[in-house]
Amino acid sequence: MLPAMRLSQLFFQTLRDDPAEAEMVSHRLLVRAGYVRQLGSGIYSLLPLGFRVNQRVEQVIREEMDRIGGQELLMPVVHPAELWRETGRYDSIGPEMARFEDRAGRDMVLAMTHEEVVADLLRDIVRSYRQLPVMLYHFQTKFRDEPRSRGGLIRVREFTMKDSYSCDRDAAGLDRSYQDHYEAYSRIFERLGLRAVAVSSDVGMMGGSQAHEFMVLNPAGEDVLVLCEACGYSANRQVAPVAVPAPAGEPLLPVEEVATPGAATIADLAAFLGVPEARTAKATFFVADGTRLVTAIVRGDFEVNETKLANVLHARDLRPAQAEEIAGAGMVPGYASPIGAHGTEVVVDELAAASPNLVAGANRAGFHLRNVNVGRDFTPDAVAPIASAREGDPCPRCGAAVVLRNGIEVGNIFKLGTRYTEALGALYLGEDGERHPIVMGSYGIGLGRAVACVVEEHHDAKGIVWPAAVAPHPAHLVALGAAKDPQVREEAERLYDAACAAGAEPLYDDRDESPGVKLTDAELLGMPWIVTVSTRSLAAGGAEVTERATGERAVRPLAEAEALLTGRVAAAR
RNA sequence: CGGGGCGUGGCGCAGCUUGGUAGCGCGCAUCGUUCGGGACGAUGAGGUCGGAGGUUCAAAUCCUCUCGCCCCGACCA
Repeated sequence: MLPAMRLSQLFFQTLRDDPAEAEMVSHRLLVRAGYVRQLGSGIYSLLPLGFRVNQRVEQVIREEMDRIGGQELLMPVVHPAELWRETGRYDSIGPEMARFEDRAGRDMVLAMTHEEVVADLLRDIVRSYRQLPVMLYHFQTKFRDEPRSRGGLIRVREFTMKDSYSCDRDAAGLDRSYQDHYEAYSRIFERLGLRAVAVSSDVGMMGGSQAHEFMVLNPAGEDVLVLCEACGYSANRQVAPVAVPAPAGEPLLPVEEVATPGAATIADLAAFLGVPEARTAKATFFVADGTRLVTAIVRGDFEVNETKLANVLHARDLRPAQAEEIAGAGMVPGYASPIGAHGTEVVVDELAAASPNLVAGANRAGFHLRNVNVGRDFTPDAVAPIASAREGDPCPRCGAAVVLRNGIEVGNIFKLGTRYTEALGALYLGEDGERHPIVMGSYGIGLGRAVACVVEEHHDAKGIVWPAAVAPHPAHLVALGAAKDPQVREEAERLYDAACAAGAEPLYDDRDESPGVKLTDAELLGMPWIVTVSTRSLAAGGAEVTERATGERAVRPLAEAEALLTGRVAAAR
């Protein structure tokens, strides 16, 4: 149980003005109301109130993890680099992993995640199929030296994550564990008051075969989701297929060079030639893994999706090429052509490849080629789906028009498979007498980010409006004018003591502040119920009870107010 | 890492263009008056003007370097 607390004792400070650096509402409110304080870029302290919210969130997650059979443990933040070398990630992960040497000169790392440690524990402890399946989880600090933190708690460098790891005998077991997590996550986010949608996602640095991200829709979200309101299809745009049909059978026409002075963009080109953008091919250039120059061709009415392209190339790193790099390969930006792409790797989008007679660059300033056809006029290194889905494109499942929305990733689930257990030799002896690698899944939820998302979704002009499940205190008792009216002090103290004695944990504003300060602070802080005791309320027969979410207020007899504060009734309406 | 912006008492800001030795609001402390919507009066504390170097008789202000933070783009819970 969280202790009750007097505001006169609480280590906090509300701010009258918005902090200058806070852009997102959640950040602004959390700082203003005294829940968090920033220490450095992407590094925050949770003040007592913020820490309580964190604990509430943690408890919700813990209950749901336990419910699907999870066993809580605690793994360290500091790992020997050797462990990460064994799985190859010490070298494959870039500067986002913090590294240092201990006093003996041994290489160490700060944990970004814990697959390695789990697999190490498995190789230590699991011998037989009889010990499987097992599901482990912990709440632990992660440090990821992000190139750029942003949005207050939305994207930080140090944060607490709930990460769980399923360890199964086989793929069927993994499927079950994955499904269990899917359902547990749905329950968790619902309990936290978050409307999260699960979308299929890219597997990223974790590797593995299948993944979902749980996304909270928010305009400030860093991911773009492809959603179908007709059938419920949902996917991250990084993986959502483009389901636009190619034009039906059209005879291939001969290539023809046309002068297109000044038409260096698709829009200019289409306008100049009087053709739709869909009849053009767009060439963009990337550098994969710092060395491979790649020409990516999509239809003029599409954009390249860099994640898709990186996956096709099996590239760890992909960035747009610089103009000099493009020119260095003999290409003419603005008029670049896939024909004779000068030793670059050419990847053509499926739809572009299936669309006949496109206008493409002539690789000569001021000229383009009409009627370019993939296969006939040039042979790409790969034809693959690398274009990004667009708003209004047909849903890959039902064909209805999809919508694009931004989302914040609050959780994810991955089917890892045996990548880590094979690398580390975490094998078990099966019923068949053979050794098999343990099959893993990994599942994460960022706590601070979840808290920020809750605030994003539950606030109003006056402040935070905590859902009961995560509120640091269930109710906020306010004594107004207690300094002047001893009866107010007496009744308020009595209510507080009664609540504490009953094991409830209200927040009690016993400060000698003006009514305005106390009431605005109460609204800023955002507890679900505000119980006000004042000369006026006593004269009216009790205490004023306000439901923060609805703003409904009414004077209730003191006994009812006490029942509310002690948690004996959910709502004294 | 590329682009943009900002660092001046605890918080929010002005002052910088045109150098002359730091100011406003809030907060904080003490006293008094107030007490249902961020009260009022009086008194007071608190600032190496992010840091270093330079120009100058004189630098918050001009120049150089540097550190930090925020925002926009490439990565992730």
